[in-house]
Amino acid sequence: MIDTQPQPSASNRDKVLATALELFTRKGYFNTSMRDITRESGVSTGSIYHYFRDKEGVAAALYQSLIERMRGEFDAIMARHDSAHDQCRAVVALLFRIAEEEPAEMSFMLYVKHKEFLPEERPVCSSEPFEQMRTMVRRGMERGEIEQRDVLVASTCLFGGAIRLITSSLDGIVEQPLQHYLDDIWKCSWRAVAAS
Amino acid sequence: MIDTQPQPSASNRDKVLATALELFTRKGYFNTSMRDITRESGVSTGSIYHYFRDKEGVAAALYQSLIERMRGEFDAIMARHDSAHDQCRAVVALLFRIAEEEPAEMSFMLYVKHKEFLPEERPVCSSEPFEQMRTMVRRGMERGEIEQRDVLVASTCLFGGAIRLITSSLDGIVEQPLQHYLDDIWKCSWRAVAAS
DNA sequence: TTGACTAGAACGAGCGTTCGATCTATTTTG
DNA sequence: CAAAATAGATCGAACGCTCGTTCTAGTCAA
Repeated sequence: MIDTQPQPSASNRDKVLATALELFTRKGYFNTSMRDITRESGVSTGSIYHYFRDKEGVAAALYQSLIERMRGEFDAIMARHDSAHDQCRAVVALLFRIAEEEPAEMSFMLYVKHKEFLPEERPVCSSEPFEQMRTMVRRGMERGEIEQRDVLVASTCLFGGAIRLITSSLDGIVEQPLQHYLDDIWKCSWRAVAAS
Repeated sequence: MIDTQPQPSASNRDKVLATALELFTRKGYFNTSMRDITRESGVSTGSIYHYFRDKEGVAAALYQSLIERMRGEFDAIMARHDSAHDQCRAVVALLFRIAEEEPAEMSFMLYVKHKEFLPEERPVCSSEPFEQMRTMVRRGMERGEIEQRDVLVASTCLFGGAIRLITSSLDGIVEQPLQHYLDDIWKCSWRAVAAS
């Protein structure tokens, strides 16, 4: 009987989350007031505080749901592909796609300084999705696909270019859609770490 | 007769800038109040507003001086080395050194979301120092050192790994001092873009 | 004496949050 | 089964506090 609906009356709660995501990424967390969220979402102050402890609680819920979503996507990628090469490439392709289709989500996940308003949270790059990326690289080394070296260095080199291109794109300094660069940047990135 | 001192009575002005840099990077711009700066710097509110138009003005002065400093350092590097390889490697080494020795400076330059409190400013990655980095890469292509491709892609790949390692280090998830990784990460990064 | 500099109290605006009222749907009771 | 009770959800006015900034008065070197 439980769980027929994901949340009881999830509608308003979701409206708040969607509005907060949009405002937090567009204007920044501190430049967004609870009144802004009230106005844009059409949900009253009282209702917001019914669903969330405080403003930080809104951001935390947003952050958690995005991390969890990525965790799921990365799990699927790891199940779908065997080689580290294919897994890592799929990760980059996925990140590019999300950055194009849902820039706010990508922005909040990758680009926002969570530490400033979520002091409890660990930094993104030590979150589980980033752990998964390092795991893929570690497996690649064990399988002989990737040259042996410090896993952090290899992961950073393999994904660093792509991630920086995404943040550049979110900054609006990239002319073409990200997809356009995918093959090229993957070729570079893989060559950086591939076993000779 | 001008410029015997960089600023008239630079002492208090500099105290404010140094304190602001420390607080902005440690707690974030919005979590730092003018009272915090007053207290930590020992300079009164009136004095701060004598030197700076407003809080944003403090951040802008900080940002400008850091950008200018990098511009100078990169100019020196370009003058000192001929090959793109040596220039770019020197840039990475410099960035690592600054990140180690002056983490607050590096943090404010590379990691802080200026857009949220300096809406006039262009994003860092379209600032002059980043332009200079792309110029080095472009020259490398002309000289045949670096494989021909989109300059943005090549720059991103060449410097992306190092820059991400720096931000990881600022997040505290890197165990060794950055210098320890320099040779390794440069080897990867250069291999990613070098002409075959 | 002047003008750059310092000082810190005071101000008004805007913030995050609280609170009591009201509405709605579900459950309990006689 | 109807009525009463309960709990969940919604609302927005109001509160208290902190913030960035202003202002007036005072200091001191030239």
